[in-house]
Amino acid sequence: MRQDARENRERILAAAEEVFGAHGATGSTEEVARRAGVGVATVFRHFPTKDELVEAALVRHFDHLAEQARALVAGVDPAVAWRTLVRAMIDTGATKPALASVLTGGGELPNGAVAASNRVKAAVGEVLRQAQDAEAVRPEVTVEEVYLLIRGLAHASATSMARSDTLDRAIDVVLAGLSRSAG
Amino acid sequence: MRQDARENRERILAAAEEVFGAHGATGSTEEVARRAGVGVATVFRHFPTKDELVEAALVRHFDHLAEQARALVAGVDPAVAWRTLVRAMIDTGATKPALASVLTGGGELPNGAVAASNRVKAAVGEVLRQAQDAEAVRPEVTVEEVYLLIRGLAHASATSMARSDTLDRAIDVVLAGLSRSAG
Amino acid sequence: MRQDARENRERILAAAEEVFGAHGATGSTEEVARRAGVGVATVFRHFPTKDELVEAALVRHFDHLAEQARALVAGVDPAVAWRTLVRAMIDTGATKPALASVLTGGGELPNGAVAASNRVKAAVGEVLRQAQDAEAVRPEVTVEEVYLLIRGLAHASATSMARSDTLDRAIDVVLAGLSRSAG
Amino acid sequence: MRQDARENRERILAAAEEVFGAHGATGSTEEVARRAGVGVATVFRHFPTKDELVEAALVRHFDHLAEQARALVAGVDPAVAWRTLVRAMIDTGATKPALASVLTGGGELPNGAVAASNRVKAAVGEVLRQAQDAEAVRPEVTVEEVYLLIRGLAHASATSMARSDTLDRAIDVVLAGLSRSAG
DNA sequence: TATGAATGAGTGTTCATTCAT
DNA sequence: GATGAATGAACACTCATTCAT
Repeated sequence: MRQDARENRERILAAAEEVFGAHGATGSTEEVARRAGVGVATVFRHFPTKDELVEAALVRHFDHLAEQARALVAGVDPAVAWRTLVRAMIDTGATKPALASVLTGGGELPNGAVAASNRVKAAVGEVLRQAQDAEAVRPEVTVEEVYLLIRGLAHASATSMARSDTLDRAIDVVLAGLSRSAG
Repeated sequence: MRQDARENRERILAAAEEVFGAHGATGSTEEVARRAGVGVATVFRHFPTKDELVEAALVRHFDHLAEQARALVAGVDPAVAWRTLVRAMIDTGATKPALASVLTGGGELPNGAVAASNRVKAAVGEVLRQAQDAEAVRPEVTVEEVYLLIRGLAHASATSMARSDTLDRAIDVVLAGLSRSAG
Repeated sequence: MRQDARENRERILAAAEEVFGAHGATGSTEEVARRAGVGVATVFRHFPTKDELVEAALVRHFDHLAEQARALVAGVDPAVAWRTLVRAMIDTGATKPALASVLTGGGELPNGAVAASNRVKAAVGEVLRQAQDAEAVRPEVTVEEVYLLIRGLAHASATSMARSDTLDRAIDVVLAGLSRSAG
Repeated sequence: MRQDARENRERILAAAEEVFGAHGATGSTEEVARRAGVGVATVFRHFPTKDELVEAALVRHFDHLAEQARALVAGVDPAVAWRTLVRAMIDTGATKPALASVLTGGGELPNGAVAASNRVKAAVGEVLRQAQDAEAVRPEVTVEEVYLLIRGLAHASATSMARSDTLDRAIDVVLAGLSRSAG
């Protein structure tokens, strides 16, 4: 039975990521339940509150991102890894337009999500440091602003109907701004 | 009573900008009414649909931005004007986290808001062109990507609790990426 | 100014007959005002309550019917007059599907309308008596049941999508049932 | 809980028949809920739309009528069955003045109700045919006009405060008009 | 006096959350 | 432990009626 529960939990989270990613906090719990193939009450057994459900979906989302980043660290040439990561995060974020801003009515991310977000930030920091060591990114740049820029572009590209080459150029601007030869 | 009606319309729009700015489209019409000090029905007399109300609030918001931009065009040194505008737009947008993305979930802006948005884009384009003429911004940059970057940073800075110097540095990165000496 | 007021009253009543005739009590006072080319408040000045407005529209409707009946009395051959009247009332009523049942939620007609309705009944009685004198209708028939039958058919024909020959045959049944040779 | 739900559905339908029968489509869903002893949302769970609720109530009403008619077919002497049916339908209809015409304002019955209405018509047709075979009703009479007459009288008797003997006489007129010996 | 504007109570409908099975 | 049903508190929107001009 523990097995079933865990499977359910996963299915619910996946459904939540889809639903909240697509419709924002407007997405209904019932829709999540339907898409997960369980009853509403089951969702509430796992996540006693809608907010907690959203938070968990956020955490999951962030954890995926962090994993991506860590994979890149180990793999390729630092400069390439850097560009790849930035692109990937923006594109990934763009698929879940509303996920990132879903609970921001009150201001901050929910507690659990902050931690996960920090884990992403840390992983991004890894890639960034490698790129800086390879002199592909200016040394005084910190993860903080990079993270801000990425989140911004992800959101903007998700919520605007901008043509993809506009997004490309915007990303280039940011990469140029970060790169060694700038400023 | 034409007078009163006009005053009410203004009060309602201001309230709407606050409410939708803070809570996004989730904000309730009733909340708008309450904050404007009128009954709900009055809001609906002025804006027969919630969507129309949000659209009007967006237009108002955009018009304020356009005005700011136009004021800058006439005033100061192009390079300074440019930096000031970018900063101002991000800061202004940051106060109304959700306003700019409020209706873009399903796709595009409502018709009326598109026009207003274009007016902003045009005004920003003006400032941009001046800056390019003054060789403060690379000539191949277009308003499109600038716009995307600004929207992104405005949103990101609004939804994260980033310290203000992080935002400053992010803006510097973007400005550097746009500037003559970059890339 | 009395002139204007009277004209307005008439216009309002005509509009009310149209609106309530078409949509029943569901028709809004504002719609009546719009169709009459006056403001809502003017409607309420003339008829302080929606119910009073509907009542007045009913009275007007009934008065038209009574007039029709009286005209027939004076004009043609009693048997013909009789058939003509029955047909006319059903057809007229059919144009205003909902007028007759508009206020019957509580049961009876409003007071003022009862009087008007009785005036119709009286006029119909005239025609009926003539037809009975001409031996076209059985002598024991009273206005009461005739009136009931007419109202019923008018309503039924108005609210059903029955083909017109079905209505014709239904009327023939009633006329046959009322006629000398029956039963 | 399937049990409870079914019971609730029944209670809701019964309440709807009462409410819409008495006040027409004007009757509020909330009133139905109150009379059924459930919350509004429960009503909406069973009938996702007010129209669907009204339709279901209509169907139920029609099905009761059809059942009555079918019972008569099997039971008694055709001529008696015929008179009994006509009386019964008018009386039954009279209790729910507005039910039959509730959605016909704009045109036709909703799809589901049309089918049920046809079932009634068919059952009435059965009784009619028997009566015609027994030579108690003229052979050229069709269900269509009978139906129209019945609906008309039911409505008229419901919305007027006619004394019951007036209704009796009106019914006699109709029966006479339909009978063999007539005109 | 006639008007357009304002309003509060109500309508249909949805949704996060809780219960009975 | 999981479910479908139930619910109350919202929400968008309407309308009869009143008020300020």
